[in-house]
Amino acid sequence: MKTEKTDFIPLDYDYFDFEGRNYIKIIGRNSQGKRLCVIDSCEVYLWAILKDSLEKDRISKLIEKIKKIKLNIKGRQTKVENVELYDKNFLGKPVKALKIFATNYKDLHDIADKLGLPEIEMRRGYDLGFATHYIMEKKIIPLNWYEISGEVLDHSEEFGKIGMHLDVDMCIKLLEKKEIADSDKKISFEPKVLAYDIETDEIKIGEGEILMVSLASQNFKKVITWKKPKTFSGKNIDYVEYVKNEAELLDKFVEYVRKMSPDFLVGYFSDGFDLPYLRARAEKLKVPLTIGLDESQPRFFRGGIGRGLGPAKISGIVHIDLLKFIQTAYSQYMQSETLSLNEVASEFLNDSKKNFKPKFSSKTHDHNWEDYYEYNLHDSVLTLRLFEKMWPDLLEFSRVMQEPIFDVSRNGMSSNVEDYIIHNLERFNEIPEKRPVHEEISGRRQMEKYEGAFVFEPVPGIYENIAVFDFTSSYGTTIVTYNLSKSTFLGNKKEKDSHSIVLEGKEVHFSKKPGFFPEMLKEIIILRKKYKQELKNKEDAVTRARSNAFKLLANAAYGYQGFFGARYYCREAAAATAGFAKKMIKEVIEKINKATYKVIYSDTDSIAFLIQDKTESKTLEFLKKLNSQLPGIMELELEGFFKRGLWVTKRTGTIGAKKKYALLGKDGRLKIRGFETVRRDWCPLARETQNKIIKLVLEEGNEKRALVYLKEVIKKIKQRKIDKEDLIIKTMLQKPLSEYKNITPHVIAAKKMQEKELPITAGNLIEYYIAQPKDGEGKKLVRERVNLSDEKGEYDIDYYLNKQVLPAAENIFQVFNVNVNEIIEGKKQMKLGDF
DNA sequence: GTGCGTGCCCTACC
DNA sequence: ACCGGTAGGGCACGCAC
Repeated sequence: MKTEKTDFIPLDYDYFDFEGRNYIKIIGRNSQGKRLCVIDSCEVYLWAILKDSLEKDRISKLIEKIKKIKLNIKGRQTKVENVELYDKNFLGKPVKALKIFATNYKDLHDIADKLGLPEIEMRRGYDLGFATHYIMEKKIIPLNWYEISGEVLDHSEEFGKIGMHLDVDMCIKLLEKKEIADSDKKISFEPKVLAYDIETDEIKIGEGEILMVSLASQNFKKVITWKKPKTFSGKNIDYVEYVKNEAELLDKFVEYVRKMSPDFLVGYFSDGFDLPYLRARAEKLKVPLTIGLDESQPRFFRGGIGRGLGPAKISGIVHIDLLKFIQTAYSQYMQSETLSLNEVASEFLNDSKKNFKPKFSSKTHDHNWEDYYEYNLHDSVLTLRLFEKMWPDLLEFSRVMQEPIFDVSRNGMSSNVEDYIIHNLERFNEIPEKRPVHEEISGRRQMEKYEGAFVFEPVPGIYENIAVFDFTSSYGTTIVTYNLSKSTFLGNKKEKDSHSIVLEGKEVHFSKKPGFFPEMLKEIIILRKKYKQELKNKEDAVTRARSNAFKLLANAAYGYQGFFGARYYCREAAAATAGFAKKMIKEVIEKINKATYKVIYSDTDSIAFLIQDKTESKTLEFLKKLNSQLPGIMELELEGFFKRGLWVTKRTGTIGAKKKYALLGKDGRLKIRGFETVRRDWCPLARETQNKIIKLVLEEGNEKRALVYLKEVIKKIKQRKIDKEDLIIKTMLQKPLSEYKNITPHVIAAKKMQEKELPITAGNLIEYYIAQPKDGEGKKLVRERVNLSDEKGEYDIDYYLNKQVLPAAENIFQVFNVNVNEIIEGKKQMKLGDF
């Protein structure tokens, strides 16, 4: 037996069965850049939580009984291997629990079914998945460095000769491992990355042909294609490799992926397009897509209902669909309105290159293939650069959640919160709660909504010298401060020093004894603070990513407890979080007013107020004083001091509009919230006009120049001098077309697209404009005037004036008692009161 | 049939 | 498959005339 010692960083986890047992197969690298496969196993078990006050004798008998359980599952014989008694916690309460060992993880379900015994209260811990169970058991955490030693299997017959059939530098059976402390500081890891992108002549999966595939890696760029131009322009296209036909293209793709042998194969929407397309064409043309390290083909998992295709896994190579990760980790903080590769790349990479992808049409004969190659390659290059940019975040997400990158890159934030909890339960001696079953989920979904945040009704106007205070991680710190969670919820039973709040007319209580959920959240918030502080001293991409991961976790914890799919769902905890936070912010508003400031606005966790006769430093002192009076870990911070601020009325009536304001910072920066300016379902013309008006009004302190500007815009509209692209309205299709009850303009636009055989699915951004009806057409409804963005036609002057630009400008001028309708002719329906 | 008010659907934002 | 609050466009529908 040959043994080896090496350092090792795990990247991908998979498992297989051999002689009835489960083995984990970890693919990773060592610091020499060698690719390793590590085979290991771990104990497999589930928990049976015993009923209270069972006598010792009865427990012993029960253990003997369970030990005798034998199963015959589809001809496979298996049995309970051992049973041990432990003192554990479940939802914070001490319990006696049996640890029931089995041979194979897949049998746990069937064993649990056999445990419907009177002595057993609950069965838990058999729905985690083997990889998660393994990581919990052996603490071999993704993307951490380990010193390992094991038996070399490269020429071994063991495990069905796995060592001989796997394209790795070394395959070993793990014997010992030790974590290398602070390893990320000592050993850096630079992954081998290959980005890819395909071009096809038909967008529906597999229904057209793949025309070309591009590949991009650090020092490698390639376009494989079977489409040649008739004449060459002389442009340098030496990255292009020609093949005979589509089948050869697929062969070449496989060949290059195998040759490059990347750690990560990265695409953009590749779970939903590129990889399934490649599979469909490979099946059709009978070309095996053997890109796995064991020469297996990609495996496709089922997607959820209405959410398209599921993830696509390649054995030994981590397949990443960057779009998924961007959606969960970045999109809420991004400016981009669509998550198209070009827009996202231009935001993250400052790639200003205008990237018009040439539209392929099978009817076009003299196609400019050379341009097409270039665009195809560019998409892979962008994907590669985006991956490099996001790599620190992927790395830290994986380390913090302790789940493989393949999973964390696809999970939503609720799964991330849950993974973090699951992998930290052992410190609390906690048995994991089960995932809710179908009936529980539907029951939870039918629950009434609970009362949420407080929003202050502003008095419309323009204000000067404004300060804004924010609660840092408001809901997170509330959960920690008041110990709000499923395991600390007492219902209507009071305890000594318990936290009480009235929800829906009933008083409920939460224990004072810290629960594991708030405790974990407290650690998360403290760690976030620590890394943020470290960042202030020294900027570092990995620290930034870590800080960001903890911030996102802290922010998602509240939503998690109110989420119907959560293991640790607790509607009362979620409702109490909103309730306590609401009480707290109202108290602070009172205090600010008592200190002779004047609060003008507040929403959820922020308060804007006039500093009046006071100085900024005095206001900061006041902030300190406020903080000293806040309970627990709750904390207020200064968001900023602002020169001016604007609040407007609602469209209907004279009361102030909530969630709509604009602030001009001392540094000249504008902070605009809620206005049409920031809404993508308004046309760029209306948005830009409003933005300019807000800017002028805030900078000048009056409306005069803004009015001049507005008049110019109106003139241009009437003279049809506005570009079509400034009139496009973008609206997201939120569900399948057939489910719409109201036929709105964007539904009509989507139907038009469908008629053109463009595949329309939920999540598509529908782009359209409103066209001028011809005389006598009598098209009254907006939806009767919808044109697709590339459809020819004149724009509807009346619509863009009276339904877009003027409504966006109107209530800003109203603040200055200027009625734009009186001043500007062209608003057709003048009301009697206007004369 | 047209005009108008109201309720509800729907999206996107905080 | 993260929560609730809010604005506001637009359609559906009932009613008056």
